[in-house]
Order: sequence, then C-alpha cells, then structure tokens
Amino acid sequence: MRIGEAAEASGVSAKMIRHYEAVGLLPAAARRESGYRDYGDADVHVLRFIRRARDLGFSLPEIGGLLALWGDRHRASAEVKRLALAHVEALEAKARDLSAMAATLRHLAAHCHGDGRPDCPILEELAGESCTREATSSHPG
Amino acid sequence: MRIGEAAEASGVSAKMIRHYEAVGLLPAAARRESGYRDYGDADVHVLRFIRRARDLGFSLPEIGGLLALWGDRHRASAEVKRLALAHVEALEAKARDLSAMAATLRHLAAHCHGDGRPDCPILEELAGESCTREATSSHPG
DNA sequence: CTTGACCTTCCCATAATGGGAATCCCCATC
DNA sequence: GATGGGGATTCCCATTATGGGAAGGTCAAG
Repeated sequence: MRIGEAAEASGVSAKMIRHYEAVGLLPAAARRESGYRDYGDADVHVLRFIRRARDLGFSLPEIGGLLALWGDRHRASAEVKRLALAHVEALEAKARDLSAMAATLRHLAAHCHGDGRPDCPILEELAGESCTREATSSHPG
Repeated sequence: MRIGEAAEASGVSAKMIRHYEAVGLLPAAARRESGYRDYGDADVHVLRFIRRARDLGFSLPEIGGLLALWGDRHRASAEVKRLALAHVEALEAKARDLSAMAATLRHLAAHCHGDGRPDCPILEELAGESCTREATSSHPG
C-alpha cells in the first residue's frame, strides 16, 4: 500500500502519517525502490489505533506509551488503566475550566439588555469596575 | 510606567504586552527618549481588560472586537451580547467534546481489571477489534 | 566606572495539523 | 518514445498564545 491508500484505510492523513514517523511515534516505514513508503495491513492497524487514541484526546507522547503497552505481551492492564484515568482527569479538568468560563459569561450575558443601548454588564465586568474606558463623566453609570 | 511595572499592575506579562502590540491588539506604546515603552493608568486598564477577557477564553481577535466595542461610546449592547453568546456556544461545545471523551474513556477504564494481567478493554477498543496487535494466532480472542 | 536591574529586538520552541512548491515515480495512452 | 496526470517525496510556512534566551542598550546606586 502506498501512503495515500494507507491514509484512506486508516483515516489518518498522509501528511500526518509522515509526521508521526518524523517525530518517532511510528518506526520508519518500509520503502520501495522508488522511495515510496510501503504499508501493510498491520501498519494500517497501528494507524487506526493512533487515530482512535487521538479521537479520545490523547497527546502523541501519551499515544507512544499506549502503543508500547499495546505491543507488550507482558503488560499489566493496571498500567494502561493508570494512563487512561490520568488522561480522564486532565480531560475533565479542562472541561470544567471551559464550563466555568461559559457559565460566567452566560451569567453576564443574561444581565445584558442586548438592545441598542450601550450599557453592558459584560464590558463592565471585563473593565473591572463599572466604568466605560475613558470615564470622562464621573457618574457611576 | 515602564513595561515591567505595567505588567505587574495588569497581570499581563511584559512579553505578552509587547506581543499584543506587535499583532495590533494594542496601539504602539508611547516611548521615552531611551526607547523604553511608557504606560499610564489607562493603558494598564486596557491590559487588565485583555487579561480578564483571556481568562474567559476569548481569542485575541475576539478581544480586538470587544476592545473596539468598549471604546465605542455609541455601541449597542446587543453586539456585545452577540459576541459573548457566540463565544459561550463555542466554549460549551468544546466542553461537551472533552466531557464525551472523558466519559467514553472512563467507561472503558471501568471495565479494565487494572491488575497484573495483560487483558485490557481500553487497548482492545483502541485496536478496533479484540486483537492484540500481532494477532499471530488467529483465534478471535 | 562598575554593577545590577531593567529594557530593547530577534530567534526559537511549544502541539497537531494543514497548505503549497519543486521535483520525482509510475502507468497509460498517443 | 514522448507525454500527461495522479500520486509520492522533501522542505518551508502558518496556525495560537505563551515563554525562554541571547546580545546589547539604559539607568540608578554605589
């Protein structure tokens, strides 16, 4: 299989396949005499593994660890589980951060008239106190 | 104020203040004869605005829009609200994605013994079917 | 005049992905 | 045999926001 076919079969772009090889996530692919990379079903299987791991948000270094465990017949599943749960923690922490931002902003937006008037609690919050940048006239708005 | 003091006062690093200026988020700062950038309280106020907006996950282009609205005495709060809610949608979508990944992985991990044995549903899921990479013997697991 | 803290600009690095150029390989067709 | 087109190769660049670090200029205190 040439790289394009392997890409098609695995769902990983040819660009990314080369990249994964370049950064050492994949071993150097076999080459034809022409210089073209040559892939077999086993390679595609690995690529699919990588793609699924990416879909679950694992970083390339983490996937490197998972691949090593996958290829280790004597692995302990505890190790895999540890990696997975550590990643879950990270994902959940990030999700919480984003949700907190969204909630804050949604709360601010709920108090914004959203009409033609300039008064806006969103901007006031961002500005720190209830002043509108130049604060030329000193009334508290 | 020199840049270090403005950084201290605003919570934005000197590096980032220069960067914001370089990418056009901030106008070119006033300069002393020495070439040092010179900041006043108003500048720090803007920097704080930027920092708060960053803390709410706004991108620099989005913050550019917010700053423009902030400085526009005749803005309609509807416009601010629109920007904010669009951003909220994006944040929530991303949070959902991460939560879904976390849930999937947590589910897989829950079915993993997590002991010394190599059998691991997490790896099996990543591998696509229940085979362990080499599949030398052809029994379906 | 030296020392030290601060500033300047410029380059590099990050994570993962893609765009695009210049060049080459391979196969089919004229 | 020449040619054309699709795919492959490598290499460079861009993204986003942030920081590290080098080489050199400024300023205040000693």
